[in-house]
Amino acid sequence: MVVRPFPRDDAQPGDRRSQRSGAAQRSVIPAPPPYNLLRTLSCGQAFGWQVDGTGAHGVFDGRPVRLSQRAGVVHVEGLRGARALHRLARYLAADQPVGAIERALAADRVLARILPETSGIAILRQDPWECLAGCIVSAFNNIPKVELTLRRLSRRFGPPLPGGAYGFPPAAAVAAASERALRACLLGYRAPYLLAVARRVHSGAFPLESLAALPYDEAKRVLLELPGVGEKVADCVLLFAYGKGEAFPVDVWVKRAVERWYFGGAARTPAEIRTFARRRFGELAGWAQQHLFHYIRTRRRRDGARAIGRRDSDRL
DNA sequence: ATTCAGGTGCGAG
DNA sequence: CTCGCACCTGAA
Repeated sequence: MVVRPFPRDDAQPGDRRSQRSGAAQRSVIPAPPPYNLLRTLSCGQAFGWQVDGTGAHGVFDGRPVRLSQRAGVVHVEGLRGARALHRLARYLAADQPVGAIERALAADRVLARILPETSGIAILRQDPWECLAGCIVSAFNNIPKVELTLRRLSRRFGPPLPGGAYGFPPAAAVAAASERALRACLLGYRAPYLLAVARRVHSGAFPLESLAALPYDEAKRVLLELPGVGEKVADCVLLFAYGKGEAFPVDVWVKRAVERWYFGGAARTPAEIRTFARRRFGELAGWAQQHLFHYIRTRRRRDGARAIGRRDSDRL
């Protein structure tokens, strides 16, 4: 599975050209409410989707695709074949019982307040290698630079695709690269990490596929053996690629959110927060994390100029 | 200029 | 085992 951004063409969504050219390849994926495509793609679990007002575009399965959501379905343009469409449907996780999950989460007072603003987030089913690589790059980094780095990696080591885009480089391609070439993609000190991980994955010494069958704790222990993979990255991969719902990735944002809204603003270590989340949310911890993360990162825009206030700890 | 950004690996107590 | 610290790099 390959998801990378591609240069936007000048056809606006809904104009005649895009409709004409896309008509033969247009298809739909069932997506019952409250599934929210754009929220799911832009809430931070996947890099490489460019979201605009009406949809999102990226690369999937080696093809530039455009996605948009209408009543109960996701429209897909640019994908050929039933199998490819099936893979995309699985990736987008529109079949996930999002409504039931959110009803369960709403038993939590904090989430009950947040959910009206964040409803519809599904946990994608990403390709393990691509997810792992992206998460390693994202460590102690900022989103724009992460995306720039992943774009450079694709351009330099990924397969060229029709339309001038590039697919995400397979582990083999990264494994064959030099650390110097990787650093040129702005990886910085993460370059040796990614290189070592790519080599272990490509050589078969680290069988990514086998993690799927392991329970959360065991799979995590295995992932933590990889260089550049700590608690947070491991949880991200377990959640976003393997669907392990117990995973609760604790980054600075989620740490702030939990401290503020569950501990009255008192400091807690990431380990304490993980323990708390797992006890409180169980197998739905991952979804809870996404709602907290998405809410604390976007509320500034929705609430206007005034940022997060002190009284939040009381009110939420 | 200084600080921050979706952490991790290290060495020291 | 917990704690403190350095770390590529670009943008504000």
